[in-house]
Formats: sequence, structure tokens, C-alpha cells
Amino acid sequence: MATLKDVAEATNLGLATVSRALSGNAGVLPETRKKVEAAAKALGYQPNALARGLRQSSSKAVGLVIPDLENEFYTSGAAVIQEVLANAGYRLILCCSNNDPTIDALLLDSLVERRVEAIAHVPSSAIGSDVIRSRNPSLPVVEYARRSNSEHVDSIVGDEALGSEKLIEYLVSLGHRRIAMIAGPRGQSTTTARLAGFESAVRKAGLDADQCPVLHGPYDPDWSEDATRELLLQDPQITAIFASSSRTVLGAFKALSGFGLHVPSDISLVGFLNPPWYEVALAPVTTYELPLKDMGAMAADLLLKRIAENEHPHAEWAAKTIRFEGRLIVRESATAPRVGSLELAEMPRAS
Amino acid sequence: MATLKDVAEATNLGLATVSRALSGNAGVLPETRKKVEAAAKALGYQPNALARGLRQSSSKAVGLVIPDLENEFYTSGAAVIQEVLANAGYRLILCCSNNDPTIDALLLDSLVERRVEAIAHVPSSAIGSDVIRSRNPSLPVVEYARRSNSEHVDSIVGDEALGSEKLIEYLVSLGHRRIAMIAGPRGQSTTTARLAGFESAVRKAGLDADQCPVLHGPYDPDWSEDATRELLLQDPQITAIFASSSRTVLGAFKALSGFGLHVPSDISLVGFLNPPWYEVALAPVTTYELPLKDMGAMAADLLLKRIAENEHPHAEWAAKTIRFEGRLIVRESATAPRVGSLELAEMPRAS
DNA sequence: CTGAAAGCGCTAACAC
DNA sequence: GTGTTAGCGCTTTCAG
Repeated sequence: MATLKDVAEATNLGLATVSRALSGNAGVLPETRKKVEAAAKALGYQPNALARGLRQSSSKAVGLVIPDLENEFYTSGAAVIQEVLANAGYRLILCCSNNDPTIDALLLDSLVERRVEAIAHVPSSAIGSDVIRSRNPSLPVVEYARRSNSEHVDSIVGDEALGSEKLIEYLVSLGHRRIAMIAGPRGQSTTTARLAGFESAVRKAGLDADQCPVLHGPYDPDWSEDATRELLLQDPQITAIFASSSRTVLGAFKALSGFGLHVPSDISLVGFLNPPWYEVALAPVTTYELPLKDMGAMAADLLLKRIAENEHPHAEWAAKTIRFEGRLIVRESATAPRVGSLELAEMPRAS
Repeated sequence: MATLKDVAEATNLGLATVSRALSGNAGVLPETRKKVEAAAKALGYQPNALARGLRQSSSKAVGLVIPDLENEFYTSGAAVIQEVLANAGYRLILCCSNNDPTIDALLLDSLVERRVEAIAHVPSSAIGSDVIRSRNPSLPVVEYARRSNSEHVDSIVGDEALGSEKLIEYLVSLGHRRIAMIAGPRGQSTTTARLAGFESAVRKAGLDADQCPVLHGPYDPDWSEDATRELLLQDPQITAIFASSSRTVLGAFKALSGFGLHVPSDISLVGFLNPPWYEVALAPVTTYELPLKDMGAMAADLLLKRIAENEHPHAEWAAKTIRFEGRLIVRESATAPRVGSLELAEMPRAS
């Protein structure tokens, strides 16, 4: 590949002049610039971002670590983060941790090695982004969607507790008193918050906690399907299910169909988040939507702001947690509880 | 941030020794290595990947450009590409072109500047990856999911033509003779192939092409909803719709519900690809599934292979196009055509 | 306005 | 085994 030197030799100019000309720097004769640009194009010159980054110690890159590339909860924000950053001239290095804390830490390390100027992070463990601070305390970090226990990073999250609470309140207002929750894996801030909201709402409504079971497991349709099945078998009095993620909703629907049960006539179901398909599900899903796009934009803006602040010897700022409220979306998957008990007909699954 | 020199000074060793020790290179006394590692850890030393990359002219990074971060057609492959590459010690720089050829070209350029060692690319225009070749002809490139007109790049795609054909054959076997297709935007290889399959099947089945209308538009639920509405209004004889992407299926369902129509009793609907929600849709969707995971793995393997070949003065290899077959998945959204004509009741939309 | 030279942090020859 | 040195490609003083 052609280098600056090649262009310099081709034009009989000095390295410095060529550099200035190509980086749109002032102080170069217009005709000189023309000549340089022509030669550069002719040689197919492409600047070497590694060399430039090394020299200026600024890579114009930002890292983003998310746990799952196929989950709208993360990609929806990632999309706007990438867009905002791109408009500001930064490139996004997007990594996927598969929800594995070890990989998570590895990826964070490698981003630091690549000298990214900031990191957006969906933490996969409570340790979260602390790895980074031990490497380079001045590197701006914002946590998105999930919160770790780190004290020194900003975080942008949804108000998940409020969401669950609203959902349960809604079910209670419909007349439900036996509500089950299919929760996520313990130890993640999202799970914790959603669970807290559930328990708080159950308490406030004066429901019997024993009649409102909670099952913990991964945010995975297959697990959720099994969990729902088991739940119904063990607790056929349940009249409503709170499936606390879109994957969970999916599994719940499948289990319910398997039993020949209809939503909402046999059992009510509410979800969380709002992927487009909720509108065309077996029963359009009543849910709590989080403003993921706004959250992503905010995260990106904050990142940019922190980068800018970093230029100047920054006054000690306090890390802030910004919690976005969402909204309850009432569709058709939840109605007043059925009368009578559940008839579970284990049907052969279609395909 | 600490540099190699800092570690060298701290240990009273030479730069080279420290470098060797830290990069696990042979020819260093075990105790020396210990000492170096201890000092490095104490100083919080992190290697500078920019400097290393510059020196070795190899960045251990691979670029991936996809048009949409929120579409499983791309992210599903992206996820496995990232995984395979990560296992081989490469970092993925994932960029999103928003289906805009200009941005696409920009991103490709910036990847070249960052000296990635290979690029996986979902082209957003027919020019596709040619930008890259003009910059650096020896940079391995593989197109994934879509094909451009580039002659010199490998491509991994699904057999979309076959898919449409199978789907239409299936509808015909059910008795349909008036089938509409909601197609994607003209000019993309996927659209072209899906359309070709449709037309070929229509012809082979001896259907009247006039009775099998095709609408072109973006792969977008809202557009698809409008298109479906219009279609039904203009052509109420239609008994089946081929919605040629998952977004399109979504819109079609919404339009159909809006008219108070039921799938499949009033009208049959078949989709394309196989996102998990197809199973829990208003009517579980009959579709043609592509092995996206296998395709992604293949793309990554090919990339790795090309990188390895690049080390040696490579014999001129021919670019290959690998086309993966998928499979027809029969669910419940298509049955024998209704008898009688359609009653369109424009109902107030719920929520 | 342009050129020469230093140096970003690292690795790979080459000496010792 | 270890140290010295050159140089990857670029930007940026500092002279001219």
C-alpha cells in the first residue's frame, strides 16, 4: 500500500507538506494541495490509521460490548450509538460477550489495547466495568441497559422496577390475584430490578406471595417454555403470567399452545420490552416498553461529552445513573381472569 | 498509560527482553519473565495495539459491514462470524451502513485505513465491494447474505430463488392460483433472486402472471402494511400472499388484521427466513428457512483461509459463490384457498 | 509556505 | 539471554 512518502516522492514535496495538504490543514498553497491530492488518488493512497493513532494518541474509535447480537434489547441501542458516534467521526468497535464475564473482561482489555477513546458497556457481571478502570482510570465508560456495581461509571438504564410494577398493577386491576413471574438469571441488574418491581407490586396489592411464584432462569425461549410448562403443572390456579423478557414471552406462548391453552381466555400473559412482533403474536402482547432509542442516544452523547471533558484536566465529576421511564402498552394478551380451573390438554406439537 | 519502556526501567532490563517476556516469546529466563510480568502487572501495563499493529503491519482485526443491526438476517450471521474470528484471535470491527451505498463506501474506506486484515461485507449496492479492491487489491473480502456485481470477491449467500420457488410450489399444491408477492427494493440481489424464483414458479405452474401481482418496496413493516392493504383493495381475488421477508410478514399480518381477515381461513400467507417469533405469530408462519448460522461460519472460515493464503504469495484463486440451500417449514399460515370472495371490513385498529 | 527531523510504542535484526 | 538499534507511517515542532 502507498504511504505518505510515496506521495511525497511522486510530487517532489516534503513529507510534512503532503501530510498537511491531505489532512485539510491550512497553510498550503491551493495548487500544491491540488497536486498532492491528484498524486494521492493516482497512487491509491489510504492513510494508515494505526500510525496516525499512534502519533496523535487518539484512535477515533469507541468500543461497545454487548452480551448478545441477536437481542433487540441491546442492538436497538447499539444501532443508535453507532449512528451518533459515526456522525461525530468515531468508529465503533462492537464486541459480543455472549453474557460470559470472562469473555467480557477479555474484550474490555482488548479495547483498551486498541486505545479506544471511550467504552459503552452492557456488563455481564456485577464487577462490570471495573476491569477498565484498573487499566486506565481516565477512560470514559458508560454502562448501557444493565448496571454493574461499579461506582465510577455512568449508566443509562430503563426503569425496570417501575415497569414490572405497572404491569402487575394492571393485572391486579383486571382482577388477577395469582400471578406468576418467569424471571431472568439472578445477579443481573435487570433481573433484580424487574423482580423487585414484581414483589413490591404483589405486596402493595396485598396478594399472597405464596400464590405468586417466581421462576429464575436464562433469558431463553426454550428454558422459558419448560418453565411455563412446569409452572402450570405445579400451580394450575395461576391466572396470569408475567414473562419478563421477549424471549421469555416466546417460550411462554409455545408452552401455552402446547397445552392447548388460549391467551387471554384461558390465561393472561404480559411481557416486557416491545419488539415489533408483539403486535402480531398469537395474542398481541400487553407490555412495558422502554425508550431504547433514546437511551442509546443518551449513552452516545454522554460518551462524547466525557471524551471532550477528557481533553481538559477534568474536575472530578460524579458518576450518574440515568433511569428512563417507559410506558405501559395495553394490547390483548391480558383480560379479566377466567372462572374455573385450567384444563391442561398436552397436545402434540405442530412441527 | 504505562509503556514497555516503563516496565524496562522498573526492572532494569532492556526493551527487547521485556517485549519478549511479555509476548510469551522463547529465549527468556523463567525468573526474568516472572520479574517482568510482576512489574507489568504492578504498573498496569497494557500493550498498545496501534504500535504493535504498525510495527508488524498486522492489526489482528477484521471488518464487517452490515446494513441493519436490528435484522436477524444479518445479525444472526454476524454473531457467528464474530465468534469464529474471536476464537482465531481476531477482533471484529462491526459497522452498519443503514443500507446507504455512500455510507457503505465510507465505512469500507475507514476499515482499510484501520488496516483490517479482511472484510466481510453485506453490500448495499451493486458496486459492492469494488471500492476495496481499488484501495488494496490483496485484501481478502467475502460478501455475505447479498451479492454485488463484483467479480473478484467470494460470496456466501442463501439460495433465495429456490426458496421462493419452493414456497410458491407449495401454495400451488394447496390449490392457489392467484398469489401475490410483496417484494423488496429493486436492485438488491436478494430481491432479484426471490423475485426470479417467484416468477419461475408461477410460469412452471401455468398460472396467469396477471393474476399474480408483485409489489416492490423497502423491507419495512409499515410499507408492507400499506402495500398489503392496497393489494387487497385492488385485487380481492387474491387467495395467498408471499411476504418475502420477516419485516414484510409483520406488515402483512397487521394489514390483514386491520381488515378483520384471518390467516389462513380468509387468506394464506407465507414468509421468508425464520425468526423465532414465526412460531407464535397470529398464525404460525409457513416459510423457507436459510441456514444463517452455517453461512456465517462458512464466511468466517473463508475469511480466515484467505488471510492465511495471503501470507504466501498466493496463486491466483478464482472467486467463488457458495449458495446455501434452506428448507421449507410448513406451519399453519397457509391452507387450501377459501371459497368465495373476500369481505374486507376495515376495522378500527386496536391500540 | 515548505522541509528536516524527532518521536509516538513496539518488535525484529543483530550484536554481545 | 540480554541489550542496542532501526524503523513501521504518521504528525508536529522548529527552521528556513
